[in-house]
Amino acid sequence: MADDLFKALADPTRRTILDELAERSGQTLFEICARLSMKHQLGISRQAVSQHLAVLEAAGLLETRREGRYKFHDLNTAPLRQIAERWLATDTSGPEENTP
Amino acid sequence: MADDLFKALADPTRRTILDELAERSGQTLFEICARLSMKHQLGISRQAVSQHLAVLEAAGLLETRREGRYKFHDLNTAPLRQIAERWLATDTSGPEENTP
DNA sequence: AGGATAGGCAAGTACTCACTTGCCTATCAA
DNA sequence: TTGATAGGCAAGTGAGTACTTGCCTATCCT
Repeated sequence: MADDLFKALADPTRRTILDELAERSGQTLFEICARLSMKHQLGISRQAVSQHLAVLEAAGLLETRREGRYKFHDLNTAPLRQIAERWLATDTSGPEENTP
Repeated sequence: MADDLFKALADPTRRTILDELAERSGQTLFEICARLSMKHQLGISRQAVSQHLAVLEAAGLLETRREGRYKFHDLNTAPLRQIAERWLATDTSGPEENTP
């Protein structure tokens, strides 16, 4: 669950893809490939990007919609909100306190 | 830079360590080992935990202070705040927009 | 001093994962 | 229908990494 989210964010290429989708949501695979190559000098194959997109979608950071032969990728930032909260306000429960 | 942070968070054991330190900051290596073994049934060696702590410290999520033969580990949640912000409010700068 | 406790260093192993290569399917334009 | 475009599936490779094992140093207690 959360494991997919953190592992998706662990790769720098995937974070760059999120950057691009944050700037312009709803891009196709080929558009993303072009941007990674142009703006970020990432010499990466189309298949690699496709696999990254699959990981991001499995993490819930991405939603896709198909139209004809195009598949558009939309950013979903909802899963990101719970990340920091996990350790920031952690006075949720006070279990045993054993002083050694 | 941010790479260390995300890679540190990618491992479930390290996230559990952060959970334990959020609940009780300033634990020693052996205390953390005991907690992982007791509360989380993690059959993990002391060296493995030590290496995890080194990764967390390199990511800035941990600060350590030595007192005699004890080394205490304190949680630092500061690096976590910038994570979500990267993609949530990303109207920071509007670069070129090329419609394909 | 001697033993016990707390931690560190370094090499080896096994497994994950990012990426490539090759081929296949589906939609659209001529 | 033919060719071009957009995307998918699957196996193979190489590098990174989580974990172990073995040994070593430093501090405390009696």
